[in-house]
Amino acid sequence: MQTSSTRDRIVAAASRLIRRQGYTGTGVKQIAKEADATLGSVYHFFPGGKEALAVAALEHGREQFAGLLRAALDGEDDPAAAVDACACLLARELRASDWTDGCPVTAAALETLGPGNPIQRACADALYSWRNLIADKLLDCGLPDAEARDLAATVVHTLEGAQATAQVTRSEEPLLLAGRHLSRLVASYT
Amino acid sequence: MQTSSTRDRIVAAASRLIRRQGYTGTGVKQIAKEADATLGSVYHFFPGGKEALAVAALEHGREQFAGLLRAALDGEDDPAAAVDACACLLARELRASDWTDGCPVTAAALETLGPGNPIQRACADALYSWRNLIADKLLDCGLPDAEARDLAATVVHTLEGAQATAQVTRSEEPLLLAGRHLSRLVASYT
DNA sequence: CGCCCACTGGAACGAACGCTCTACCCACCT
DNA sequence: AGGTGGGTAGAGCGTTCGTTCCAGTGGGCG
Repeated sequence: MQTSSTRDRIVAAASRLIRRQGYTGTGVKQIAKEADATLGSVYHFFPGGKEALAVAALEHGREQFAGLLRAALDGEDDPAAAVDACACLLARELRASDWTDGCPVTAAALETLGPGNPIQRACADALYSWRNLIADKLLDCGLPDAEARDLAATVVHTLEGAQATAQVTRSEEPLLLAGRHLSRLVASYT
Repeated sequence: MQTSSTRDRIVAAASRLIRRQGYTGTGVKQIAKEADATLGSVYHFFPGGKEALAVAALEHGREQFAGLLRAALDGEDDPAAAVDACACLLARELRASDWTDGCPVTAAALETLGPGNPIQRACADALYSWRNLIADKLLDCGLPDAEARDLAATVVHTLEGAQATAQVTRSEEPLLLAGRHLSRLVASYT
């Protein structure tokens, strides 16, 4: 039955649960059960305990989300259209998951604040890499260097916030609006 | 010593702690200690338990945050400047609290998803009331009705996302950028 | 005065938490 | 055949969780 390694299943399950319930809201035993693994396996692969597992799970989420963004960006040539495509894709995915699978790091980020926290650092890494993904696309489309990086940051922030609101209100509207407005904003710089 | 009622102190403490640590990350005993109250008092005022207390705390946070937005909006006549003022004020408050006091509902919202959840509903109420606050200001400034409401939604989402990123990266930059871009977006509709 | 009742204080409950520990299985070595 | 070690399995540690319960306490009213 199991096609992937135990370690991979544990990380994937942790990522899925943390995204939906946050860090403190997710128990190690629950992760083990969801991954069809046992507690012994979890602590064998992650001697660092829950925190180390969470960091690995957040890195997993970062790459998964980056893949989604890349897919949306690659389909468009115009920068404004590319940004809108991201919003539309996120809206579709969110609805498909019954509004449960939002940003894989936000929930964990806000409840583990504090300087030097490894979990917070993993979340910051993820946000930074997504911003670079958008920035590279804008640069490829010919936007000025200085503005592309700033714009990319705001694009990520807006998608983040709109996605959270979409989850809470169980509606695609926030993300679709964000796409429209962001694409207008980007177009105003071309 | 105590200048306010026990109930008020409990709600304020709950709001403060939930904002920083999320819902599951905050214990009832911790709330009682922070409020200089006892467990008996907490369950006396909130027979509904932790969940009912959280709903009251989120409503408290909603009003507090609304006051902040009103203060920023009232100081400006131009809609674009008003939106930027919100971002700047949030950045200042966030830095003053050492990046701990962000949005009072986001952290709780994302870890309590699920249809019919009272906590999620309280969060949705808060987002909706903030959106209306912004929308009223934009309408007062003469923006067309249809666009004002949509714009207000995106303003709230972007501030929300930028604030979260600012907390995680411990930097004002995300909020200041958001202010600049939002104000440009609003100006493009006048 | 005696009664009442909103409120306080904290002990105690079962459940769940993160984590440790030992026993065990089995594919692979010499 | 006998050993080796990565991986599995789960009982159980001490702690904390949300909640319940009850014995006070003190100001207002008859």
